[in-house]
Amino acid sequence: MAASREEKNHARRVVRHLAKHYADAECALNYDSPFQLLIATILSAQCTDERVNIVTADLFAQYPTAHDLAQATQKQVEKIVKSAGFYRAKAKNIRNCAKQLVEKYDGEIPLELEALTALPGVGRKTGNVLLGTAFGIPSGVVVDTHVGRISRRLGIAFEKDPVKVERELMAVLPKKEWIYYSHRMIHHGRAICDARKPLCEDCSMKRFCPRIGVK
DNA sequence: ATCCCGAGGG
DNA sequence: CCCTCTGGAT
Repeated sequence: MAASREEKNHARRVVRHLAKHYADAECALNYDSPFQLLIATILSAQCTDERVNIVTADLFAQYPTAHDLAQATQKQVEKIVKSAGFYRAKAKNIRNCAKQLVEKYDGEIPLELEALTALPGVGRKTGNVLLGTAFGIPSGVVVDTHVGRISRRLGIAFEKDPVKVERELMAVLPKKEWIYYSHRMIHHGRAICDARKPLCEDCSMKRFCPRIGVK
């Protein structure tokens, strides 16, 4: 479905305000390589970035590369990532991820979204984060809970399913804004547009936010 | 009780 | 479409 001129104008107005108020917003995850960003992003599911950074400080000190992590046992990894939640599944996924990277790509990160999402624990959100943030390739729009929630509150997206929200955003946002949009939305979500108690009075976009009564 | 930069399976 | 995985913070 094609986005109307009005929808695009509304979206661009939001983009301009985000650019002004969150000019230097960037990824809050700590990492020293694309591989580490991949692992940190997998660990970030249903977990704060702050908590992920605590976990990865230990994890990357012991297993800095795919080759290192591929050698670790399930128990060793579980112990380190436990506080990030979903720890059995996450430990299994990042270990298998490291193994597959070593086997298929000699420890390097493939640059195609399909190759990334074929890795265990890597979905569209993680794949888009990696290509966009580590390599500057806008393969799609990163849609996490913040991006979805705020895009809906602002009337830029309407669907609930993150994949559908991504399609809505791709239709209405200029491609070169895709990467920045998500980082800025995430910062806005933490600073102002909180899930539970949004600080609407302090929000720079309240004039054109149709939120009142919108989930 | 609800949410945090989700993904995979049924 | 739904459910489950899991701990920590508020």
